[in-house]
Amino acid sequence: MNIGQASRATGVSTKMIRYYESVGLIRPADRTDSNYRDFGDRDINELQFIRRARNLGFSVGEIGQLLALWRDRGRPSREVKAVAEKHVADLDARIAEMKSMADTLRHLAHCCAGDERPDCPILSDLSGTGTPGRQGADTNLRPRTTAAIDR
Amino acid sequence: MNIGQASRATGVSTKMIRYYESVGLIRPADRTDSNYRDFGDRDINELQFIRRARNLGFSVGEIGQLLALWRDRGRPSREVKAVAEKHVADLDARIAEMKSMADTLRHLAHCCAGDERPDCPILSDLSGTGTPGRQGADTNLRPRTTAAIDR
DNA sequence: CCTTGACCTTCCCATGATTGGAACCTTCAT
DNA sequence: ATGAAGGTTCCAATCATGGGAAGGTCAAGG
Repeated sequence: MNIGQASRATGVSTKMIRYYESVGLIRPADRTDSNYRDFGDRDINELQFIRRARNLGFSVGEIGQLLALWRDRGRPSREVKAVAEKHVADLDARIAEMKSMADTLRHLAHCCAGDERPDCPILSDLSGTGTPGRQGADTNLRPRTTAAIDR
Repeated sequence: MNIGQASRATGVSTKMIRYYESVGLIRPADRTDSNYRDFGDRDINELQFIRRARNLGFSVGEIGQLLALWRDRGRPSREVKAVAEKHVADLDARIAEMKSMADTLRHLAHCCAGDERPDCPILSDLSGTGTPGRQGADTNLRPRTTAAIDR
């Protein structure tokens, strides 16, 4: 199986397959005489594993840990669970941050007439001149870097 | 006010102030004879505006739009509201993606004994061998790039 | 046999927001 | 005058991903 076939079989782009190899997430694929990468069933399984883990938002580093545990037939499930729970906590924290931002903004937008007049509580809030009793945008919440979405 | 004072006054790092200038978000600051940047009240206000907008998760591009509207005393609040509502929709979409990931993973972790035994529904799911009736990790959801949190 | 098109290879570049550091200059207080 | 603190520019790295160039390989068909 060359890289294009492996890509189609796993839903991982050829670019990313090469990248995962370059960062050591998967071991270097075999090569044909003409220097084409040659993937076996085992590689395909690992790429599918990677894709599923990415779909759950795991970083490449975390996937490295998960792959190592997967390959280790004697791993304690405790370790896998720890990785998963830490990631869940990360996700929950980011969700909470973004929810707080969305709620604040929803409130401001709700208070904004949204017509031809220039008065705007959203801009007032951002400029610090708006109704100071409100929650305002002056929290130190910001979203956090994560990954990208499937095409 | 030099850049360090401006940074302390606004909570925007000196690095980011220079960056915002370089990308045209703020206009180039005045310079002293010794080539130090010199910020006035107006610059300070804009930097605070930017920080608040970042805290609400707006991208630099969106902040550019918001700043332009802010400077335009005759803008229709409709336009501001549109920018805000689009951003809320973006946030909500990302929240939904991440919530789906977290819920899936929470379920898997809940089903995982988390002890010394190697059997693990999390790895089973990732490897595609797990109880196929389940929601599984085979959705095409992934988080999306956003910004970072305040220091 | 040779061409064509589809595929592979490596290498470099760009993204977005942010931080870190090097090399060098300025200001201020001792 | 000397040193610390802080300014300046420029370059690099992060993370996961895609785009593209330049060149090698392969299979089908004329």
